[in-house]
Amino acid sequence: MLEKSFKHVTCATCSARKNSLFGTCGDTEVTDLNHDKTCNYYKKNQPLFIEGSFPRGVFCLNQGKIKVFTRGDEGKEQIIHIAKAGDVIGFRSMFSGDPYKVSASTLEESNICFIGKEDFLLMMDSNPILRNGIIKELSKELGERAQFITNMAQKSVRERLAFSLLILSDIYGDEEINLTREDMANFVGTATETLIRLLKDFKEDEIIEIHTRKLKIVDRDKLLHIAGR
Amino acid sequence: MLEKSFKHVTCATCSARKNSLFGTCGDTEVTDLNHDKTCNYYKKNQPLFIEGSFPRGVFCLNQGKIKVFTRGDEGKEQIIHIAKAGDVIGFRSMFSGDPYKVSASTLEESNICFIGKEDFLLMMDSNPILRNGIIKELSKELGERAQFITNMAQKSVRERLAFSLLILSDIYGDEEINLTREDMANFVGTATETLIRLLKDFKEDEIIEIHTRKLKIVDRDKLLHIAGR
DNA sequence: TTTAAAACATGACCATTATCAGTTTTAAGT
DNA sequence: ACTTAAAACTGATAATGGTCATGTTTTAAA
Repeated sequence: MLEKSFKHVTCATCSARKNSLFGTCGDTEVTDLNHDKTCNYYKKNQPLFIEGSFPRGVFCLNQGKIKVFTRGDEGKEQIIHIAKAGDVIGFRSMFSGDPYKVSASTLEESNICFIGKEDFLLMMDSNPILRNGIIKELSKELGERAQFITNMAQKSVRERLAFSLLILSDIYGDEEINLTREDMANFVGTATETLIRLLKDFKEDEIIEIHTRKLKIVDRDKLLHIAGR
Repeated sequence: MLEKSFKHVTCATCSARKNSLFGTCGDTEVTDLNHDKTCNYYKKNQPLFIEGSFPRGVFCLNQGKIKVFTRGDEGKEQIIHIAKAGDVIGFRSMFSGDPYKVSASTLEESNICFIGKEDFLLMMDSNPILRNGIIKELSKELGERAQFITNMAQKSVRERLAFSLLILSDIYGDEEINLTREDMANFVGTATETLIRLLKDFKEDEIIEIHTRKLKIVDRDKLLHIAGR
């Protein structure tokens, strides 16, 4: 359980902010940001926003993990991105003017700050560094998604799983990877059964360790080899 | 063959510009743009830029078609996007600071203008409308790619082909779709042989007509039905 | 603590789709 | 017009990976 004290975060001392888009903000801006934002505790599997609705602001993740996903025609989720502390979520649609093309919900209990659309856009107008940071972030993600598409189109499920595990290990850092098999399958882009079988293979090949729900990578080189080809 | 007169384009009278990112530019800016840009004729299958290199500016497509693609581990292309007249290409990497994550080359003979990095960034700094247009464009593409990923992960090749043909029909407008089987396969994300077999099916079901290399959609509704599910 | 519901796991089966090995057609250049 | 290479096409084969059916374990709630 997260501490109650986490329920209110001060931007000036927020360690997640330092590596975030707001990391470059000056003192006065941080004060403004702190004033504008609201702070909320989310439990596991709570939605932040849903595909098709219109954005009212952006979410800044202080602690926890969020999945960003779309639903295919049969309702199956495809996870596009998993956000961690410091990530800012949901600004894309605010710029395009379209409704959200993706949904987002928490994967674990999380502390998430919210900055209203007007406040955020105002900050962006007046702060070229922030603005450039956002343009850079959009551009970077666009490049990553080109590779994501190519992986989906050309790699086998086994290769994609290896690749996905490496990404997940970056996201989870020191923590063990903690996802349901279904979420992991929806990230890799495969059926849950297939994912389970492949995880078993990886376990037998001593590439990963599984402790009930938690997963640890023990042989990163083998994963690189399988993913890369 | 394109007319020689196409080899030099004047921005003020460029019909492709009107629907492009530069469509909102005022008279003085169009004059500047015209001054800054150079204009080039490209024949079929000429590269504009290659994955891994660093961008020197942006390309504005006056006439023709361009494929934007990445290469998978075995060198097979995955086409991410096909650009048509009016599209501006290659600005993503200029913002992210990374080398190009994608390559681009012409699919047919084309007239393409080029605007140097410095000139382009200067325009962006001084023109908030252009800047917002770019942010909007980046955001829009990011949303589209989320759907692209989901399609790749969840749809069958047959469904993806139907979906791709609808996209291609938007890109080619009145013209007949004119792509090699290999390029089309690399757009759909499948093997060339599989694509050929499916095209044959679609032809037998009177969904498309094939005139040697050119392809025409005759039953858009059926395609929508197959693509959508 | 018990109970119900998720989540996890495994087996059997089969459709889709990739691969390989060829032939035929089309396009491009001399 | 002729030659050659590239592109298009066809068939056979195999395997990857999805689906369905069913059983087990874990988790969460009463």
